Amino acid sequence: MKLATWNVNSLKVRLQQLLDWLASAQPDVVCLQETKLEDARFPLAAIEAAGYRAACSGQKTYNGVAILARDPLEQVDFGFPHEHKRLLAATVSDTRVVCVYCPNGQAVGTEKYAHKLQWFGQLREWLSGQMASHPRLAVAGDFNVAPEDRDVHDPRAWEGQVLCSEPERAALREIVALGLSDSFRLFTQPEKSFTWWDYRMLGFRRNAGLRIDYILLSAELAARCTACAIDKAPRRLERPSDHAPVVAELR
DNA sequence: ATGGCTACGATCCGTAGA
Repeated sequence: MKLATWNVNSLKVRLQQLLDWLASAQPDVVCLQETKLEDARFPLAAIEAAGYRAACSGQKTYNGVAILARDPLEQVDFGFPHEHKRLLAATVSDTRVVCVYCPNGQAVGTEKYAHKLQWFGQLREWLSGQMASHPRLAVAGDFNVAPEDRDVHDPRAWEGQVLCSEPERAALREIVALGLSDSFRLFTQPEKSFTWWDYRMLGFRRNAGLRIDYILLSAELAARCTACAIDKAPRRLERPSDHAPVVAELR
């Protein structure tokens, strides 16, 4: 199974890029974030025409998540109650797939930052339940945390800043401590591997990025993971998302 | 120089993202 995650930053704007990418990358399951579409406006027909089924949980303007899969999506769950559409889970051919779009947190010390940390606590609690009932669990998405300094283009400049601060990293570690592995780090990777680059300041051209999108795997799935990579090709397109897809292969 | 894009829904600027 080829499992991917991609923050598309508006599915309306990026639909054609997504369809092109599905055709070229041939993933079996794709978790999408920042669809920014109400469910009634989700482009289901185009996605089905591409050979995928879908479950979605969206809202106007902000947030929004979806899971696409070639096989049927069963036991669809929307996670813990929250005003933002940030969580979606489904079982696809015996694998439990959780799609997450974690809060950004704006800046250290703000209300949104406090809410982000609280949200990670809720996510941990909810995921521990998922772990208990689904030994084959994958949590894929935009976590909005760079786990370590090697996931940051300029750790000095970002030290203590939102997305890199120690409380955020600790909250992420608590989730990983449930028994999950960062699939990207199961393999030797190029230095300065990132999944997000600022639209400003020629971020992508300078590779001034962060690795904030990843796929966490339970022990059973980690043992079956044969590869994980960032696909930078869509970030090179005209009018790209600011995030690149991450793809994990599971045997 | 703390900005510099982009998307969105509202107007021709504010909010949000990361």
